[in-house]
Amino acid sequence: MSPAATTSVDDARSAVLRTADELFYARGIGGVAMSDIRDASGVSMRRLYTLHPSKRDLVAAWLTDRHVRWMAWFTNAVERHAAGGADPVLATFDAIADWVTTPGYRGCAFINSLAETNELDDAHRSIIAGHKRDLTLHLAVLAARNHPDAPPWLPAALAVVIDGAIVQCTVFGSTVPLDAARSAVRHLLETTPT
Amino acid sequence: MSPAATTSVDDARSAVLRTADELFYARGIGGVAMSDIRDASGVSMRRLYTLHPSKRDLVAAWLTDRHVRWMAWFTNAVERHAAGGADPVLATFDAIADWVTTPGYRGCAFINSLAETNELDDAHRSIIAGHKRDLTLHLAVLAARNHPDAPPWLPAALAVVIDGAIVQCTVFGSTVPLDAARSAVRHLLETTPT
DNA sequence: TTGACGTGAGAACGCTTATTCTCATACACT
DNA sequence: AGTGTATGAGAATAAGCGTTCTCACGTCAA
Repeated sequence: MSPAATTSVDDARSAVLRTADELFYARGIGGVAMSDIRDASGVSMRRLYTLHPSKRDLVAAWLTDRHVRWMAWFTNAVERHAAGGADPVLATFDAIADWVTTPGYRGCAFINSLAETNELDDAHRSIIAGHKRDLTLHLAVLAARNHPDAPPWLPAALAVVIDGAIVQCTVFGSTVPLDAARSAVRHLLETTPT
Repeated sequence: MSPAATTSVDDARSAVLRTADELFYARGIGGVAMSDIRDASGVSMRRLYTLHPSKRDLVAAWLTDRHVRWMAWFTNAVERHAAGGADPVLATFDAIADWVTTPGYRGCAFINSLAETNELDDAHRSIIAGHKRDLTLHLAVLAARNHPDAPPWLPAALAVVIDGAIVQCTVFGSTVPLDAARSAVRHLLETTPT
């Protein structure tokens, strides 16, 4: 019953997603052709379209996959930076610092994709909003756990500051905006009810 | 010596820039064809390419033009909101609030364009960085004038917060992030040396 | 072995687009 | 009026791309 495939469906699926992540992130959605994904992943056109019936579907699958992987990486990196007893809320900036200094860093894939998404791509738009919603939720958990008496606007403000730092570090190719953001948040936490 | 033109060169130039602004902002660079600009501006293909020898040139001209117009609008809006005696630094958030609630708001054209710009478009990249640099500079002037003893990281932090709010208001289609950002900055200004 | 079928490789199709080219026309100057 | 030149309108060109199709091949069941 199982089809005779030179590579298994799961292998092909993960190869496509891995390639999509590399190419879409590095060049943007519009800068990558389906044939590029075929060439870089080794998955044939036929199977590519069997797995993802359109480029739009592939992009949606990529965004969904990247969301879970990025959130896993982020929560893990924050925990690691907070392991020595540092404030986990401030540790988020250390995690982001690791990211923006990575070679090939090109900003937030979700923000970038939103810029390429026109009003018709509701599926993409909701995945992107879901990513930012989940990030804000995670920040709210960190804040509630470590600064239970902080003002109610703190999580949303943290999300704003983090996104702004991600964007500005991309624009300027520098960590100066991130350092300023961290200083501001440290000041915020120090002058706020704990 | 002057050529026989049905419309003057200046009229054509400004019609092209106005149309480019409408279309590029609404649909993104990749979503607009040169023929779309011809159709919407009424400027012929020949003249379009005489004014701007390539789409890349047109995009650069658009970004440059939008930069001066946006900065003029922003400084003016901040002054207007600060006219009643409000803190000009906080008034920047009122100006941004006016903007993000405008129908057709689609985020920051420069951030969006950067997402569509690959590593080869150095001209675009430097215009975009120049825009953010000038914005940060203006914020630094506002801060120095009204909060001379504020910490040195304040202008960069303000720029981060403003960009983050612009992005998040785009993602969520809501002003909640902007309100949280304003609250955070108000708190910052109140707990910082003036 | 045979036949049915799923697959890979990549060509083909149809469409979009950046850019250039053609040609008829209208104005400037004599 | 006549001529040259710049222009507008839009067709032509050439390339890229999303998607589908062809065809030869290898695999599995009988």
